[in-house]
Amino acid sequence: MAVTIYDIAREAKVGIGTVSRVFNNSPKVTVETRDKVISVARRLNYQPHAFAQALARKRSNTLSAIIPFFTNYFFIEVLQGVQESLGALGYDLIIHGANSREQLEEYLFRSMKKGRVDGTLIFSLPLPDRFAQEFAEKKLPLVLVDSSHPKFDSIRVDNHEGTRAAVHHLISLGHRRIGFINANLRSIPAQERLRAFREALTERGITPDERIISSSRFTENDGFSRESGYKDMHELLQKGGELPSALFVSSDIQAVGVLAALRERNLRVPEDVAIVSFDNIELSKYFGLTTMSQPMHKMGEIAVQTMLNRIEHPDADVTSVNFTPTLVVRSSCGANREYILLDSN
Amino acid sequence: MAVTIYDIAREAKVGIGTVSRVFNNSPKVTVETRDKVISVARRLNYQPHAFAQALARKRSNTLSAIIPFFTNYFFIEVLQGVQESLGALGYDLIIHGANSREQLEEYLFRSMKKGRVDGTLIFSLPLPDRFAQEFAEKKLPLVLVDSSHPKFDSIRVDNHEGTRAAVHHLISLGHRRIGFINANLRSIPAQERLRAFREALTERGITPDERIISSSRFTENDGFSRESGYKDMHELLQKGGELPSALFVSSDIQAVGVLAALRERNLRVPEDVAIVSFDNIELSKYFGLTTMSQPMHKMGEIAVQTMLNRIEHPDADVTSVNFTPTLVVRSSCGANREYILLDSN
DNA sequence: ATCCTCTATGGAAGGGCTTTCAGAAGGTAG
DNA sequence: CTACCTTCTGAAAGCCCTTCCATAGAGGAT
Repeated sequence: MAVTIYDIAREAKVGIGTVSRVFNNSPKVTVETRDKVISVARRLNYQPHAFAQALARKRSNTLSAIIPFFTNYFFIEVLQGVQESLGALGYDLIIHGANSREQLEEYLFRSMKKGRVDGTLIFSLPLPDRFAQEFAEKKLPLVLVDSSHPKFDSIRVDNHEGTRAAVHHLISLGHRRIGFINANLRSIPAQERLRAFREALTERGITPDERIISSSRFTENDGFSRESGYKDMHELLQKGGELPSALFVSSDIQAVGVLAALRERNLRVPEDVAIVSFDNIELSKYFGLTTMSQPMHKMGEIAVQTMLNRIEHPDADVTSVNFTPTLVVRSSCGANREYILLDSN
Repeated sequence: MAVTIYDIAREAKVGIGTVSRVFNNSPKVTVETRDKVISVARRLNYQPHAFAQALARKRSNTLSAIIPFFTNYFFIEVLQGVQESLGALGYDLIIHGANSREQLEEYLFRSMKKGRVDGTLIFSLPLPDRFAQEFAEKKLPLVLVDSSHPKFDSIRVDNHEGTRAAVHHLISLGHRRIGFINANLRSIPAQERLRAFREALTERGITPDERIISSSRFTENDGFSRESGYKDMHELLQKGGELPSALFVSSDIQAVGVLAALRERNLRVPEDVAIVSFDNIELSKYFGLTTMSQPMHKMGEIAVQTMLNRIEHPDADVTSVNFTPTLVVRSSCGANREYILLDSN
């Protein structure tokens, strides 16, 4: 039914090996033979069978990506970078949204299925030990994005430096009483940002006030959500006590919720409370958020590059690329009058 | 190197056929044999080779989805529905972001590669004729989401009814002078919404005023972007003339831009201008947008179901599922005081 | 005891490709 | 004219699985 290299070989009166060589651009085929094969192939409307190729080549030209939350803008933007680079190279990308630890394991397991994918990208998720061991043993290419493990390549964001820059920016604007609306501490970035936050204050001679430091109880999206920011801000306001004059918020999406909560209390941004957040997702522009920008698209590209290197050189040393977020000044911190402030309530 | 069914057969002293049957849950294997095989397989840490299975089964358990714009929230939410349903069924999803017609064709071409995927989902993109013909001829399963073609199954949104409901809602609130900020007319939904907009007014005895109807010149994302809404709103205001008292906007993301433009002109929403938009993406909640809700997640699930049916029954009649959007009343239309208005400038 | 039925099993064939290997054909040098 | 290369080519082997077919053996019926 389907047309195969055998059909072409017969029609073109050549061997199947020659047909295969033509399609693989082998140099050792004369121009005439090549032309003959190509013209027959075109006439018969031949399409190589991807799985047969993969089986014979022991290579699938497919990668999988496991992301924790499908609708998190950060992942979407990184993924876009990944897909664009990959698409151009003729690779395919399988996407797995893992909403729980079981799902993560299920998908990791599936990725290990021999031959299914040439490599796996894991986003922001801690790699369970048994899988770490298995992937390492079998030398299955694995690249971690926004996460890390000593045995595997990683693309990381320097949460420490990013947080410091944000906090120091606020300090440089004259703020001394700075609060922190953090995501859930079960997330590694949230842990790192909290530690860095305290240090950033301390090193400038400011004692962190635990009453205005809040780590989210929310578990959905590890607290990286608007609801989380909104509720946590309200709770912080509820407590009474002297308000912070500025806030560092661990993600833009939370900051959107924070803006809403502040507005409900008739507090103005940046006049009453200045805000700096983290990520620089597309959304943050709409709200005029000053934020620490992560080059998400770029991270995707680098992840692909790292992965391809790893596939080529399975025994190369483990690499780790670190991106230091850069400050994007908009209006929510009060330092940029030109930028229009969008505020949400 | 890798362990295959041959290894297992040898170790368990059975035939390869039996091993295969065990893994495919064939009933004609005695419990003892099955146990023996399973225990050996576990000991050797056996994993079936996906491509060999696909080759032998002539079935890959993989679908591809082609989406026009990776960062469009609408697609992301539908995709989430698709991936979740699929993941649970053991299917994999390959995602292709097509930013141009060439890319669309390239990806369609890739999806046709024999055996690569069991079916293809196309989102919001018109299917080029030559591909329509080829997919139909070869009976390659194809499902269109937010798009349609007489020869293929489709999951559609009733733009006509949705638009009518939106406009009639505004009319019921007393508005008579209603404008329209539309996306680029090269997009089918934009065309449908424009036609329905005019009809909805006419049927209530209102003559559409072309001066306050704007279809975007922007081509990026077919004009479904914040920038597009922002600029088009500004242009409309620039023109002078009597302002509309209400606006229908063809997507939430454009509405965000519209809000910003209005705020810059010190026009209040909903007092000076009421707004109803379309989509009900997550974002719209943050802005208090009254909008026509499309059940995106559900659409994804239905798309998967339709696809699986099509795979099972290649010759079944073409189906078309229609979703009628429902009105979600928040504050931007002025009808809901309880809902907090978030506004953007 | 004999024949038949039925079930569980082993193994070959087949799926479509890549790659290796041996050999044909053509060219060069002696 | 022979010997030896060099290139190009055809075909077999291999990738790992599913499935079909034939058969062995158990059990039932006579």
